[in-house]
Amino acid sequence: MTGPSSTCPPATGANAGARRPVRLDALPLLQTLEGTTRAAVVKALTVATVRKHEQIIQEGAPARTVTIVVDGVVMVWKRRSAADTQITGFLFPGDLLGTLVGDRYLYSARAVIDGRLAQVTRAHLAELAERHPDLRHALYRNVASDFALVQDQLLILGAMSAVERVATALLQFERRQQARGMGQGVPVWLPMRRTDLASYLGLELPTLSRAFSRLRREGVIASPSTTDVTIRDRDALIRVSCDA
Amino acid sequence: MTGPSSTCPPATGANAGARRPVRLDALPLLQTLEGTTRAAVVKALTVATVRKHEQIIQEGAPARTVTIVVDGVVMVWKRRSAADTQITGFLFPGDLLGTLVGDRYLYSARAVIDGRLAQVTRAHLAELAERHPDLRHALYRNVASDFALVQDQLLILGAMSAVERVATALLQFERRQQARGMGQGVPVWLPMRRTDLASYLGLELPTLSRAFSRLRREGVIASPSTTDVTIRDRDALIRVSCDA
DNA sequence: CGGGCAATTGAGGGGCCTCAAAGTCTGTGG
DNA sequence: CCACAGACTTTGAGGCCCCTCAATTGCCCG
Repeated sequence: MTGPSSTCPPATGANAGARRPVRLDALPLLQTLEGTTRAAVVKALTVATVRKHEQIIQEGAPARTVTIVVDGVVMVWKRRSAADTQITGFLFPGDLLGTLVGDRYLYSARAVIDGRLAQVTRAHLAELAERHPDLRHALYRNVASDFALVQDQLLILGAMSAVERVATALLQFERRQQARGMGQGVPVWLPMRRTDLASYLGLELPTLSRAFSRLRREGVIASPSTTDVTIRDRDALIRVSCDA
Repeated sequence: MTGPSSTCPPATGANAGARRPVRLDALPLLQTLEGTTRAAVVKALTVATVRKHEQIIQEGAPARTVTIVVDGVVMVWKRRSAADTQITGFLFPGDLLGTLVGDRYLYSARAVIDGRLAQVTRAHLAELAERHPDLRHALYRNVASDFALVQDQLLILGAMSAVERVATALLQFERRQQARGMGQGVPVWLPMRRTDLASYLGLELPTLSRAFSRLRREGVIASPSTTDVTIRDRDALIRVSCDA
């Protein structure tokens, strides 16, 4: 048990997450920093609240700020053509949005649920990174781990069947959830709409729904609600996610 | 074509490209560096020759060196399961292989054709980056551009049809080719095997072949040889690559 | 309690994969 | 220089999975 009021399932209230006081120095990105560095970064950060579905950044706009998700969930997407987009990722508390290089954002982002963001201008962060080696190492590590995540997504989109994609995604979300300090028995939290999850997995919504139904029918998972999935048989889920 | 083998010392590999003298200071990565920085990096680099199909790095092995492709082409892949892999990228002269963080390689790599690599130990490069701000900026930019490339790949694998994937890939390879200084009329060079290109695009080999045939039949492209593709109607190719 | 949105389920069609064979290219040895 | 072997690519036929369109159900909120 990590405690009664954890960071994850805040009862879908209107501004549930925004009630707790902000603890910026607890952000994972800042954990490896020295005290003085961390203090300087925390001082530079500005907290903003975002409402469900509110757009945060726009693909192609000048990239001026770097954002850290404090509360809530953010989804990221790219344009493919005029009226066709691809969800490329979901960000959870502690994840970074934006980069230090490139003059324009390469993707759009919006809040999946109400939440809070910690923001800093890119110029300011770059200046801090210049002065604090530990900060730039942390930022570099972050980029590298994002890179690894996207590469894993290639494995999903490249040649997996629908159920394999869903199984793999469930395990991925569970792992990231546990990395944020959630216990093993906690259901996997999927606050995004099925449509967006489908796009993320390169599937159509009915196909995604059928894959969920099948896993449920076979007793591998259970769904207490639309946004929560309990893993009943992790071995089976792993087996399903691997045999192509 | 037996060109006069110029004054080139070892010529270990039996490759045409390996005969030209190495010009490390002409590498794109080093172009933005100051003179002293560039000299230090060049001094740290060791040139190695690789033969066609020779493996360069192994997924999961300790990551000790960073590699720059000087001549030739390198392909990168990840394991999905026991006997199933996904090609995640192709590297051309000037591209970087490996990263400064993480203790193990996240992917495997092998040479598509004979070529030459410039290598440096990660520790050495990190030390140089620590001393030279312009170098670490260049490295950071490189990681970011790799990241952008992988994200674009998500658009291809996410929800494109076979011909759309092929058209998009052709335009991508042409763009990267031009970024390396090739003229606009030069055919797109595809030295990799069709099987690997198919995996890269998330297709099976027969499907890829059919897509090529269709574009050829419609006069959009032409194939002087298996490894060369001439774009006869770029507007049509762009049109095909976009309308999902 | 009713309206509207989201998720699930059903039926049908098309695109890609699978298995298989013919065609083409490359490198090698006579 | 040519013939041959091997690998790679192209093309063909059939089946399965996913997409598309559509209707139903479930859920949230007014």
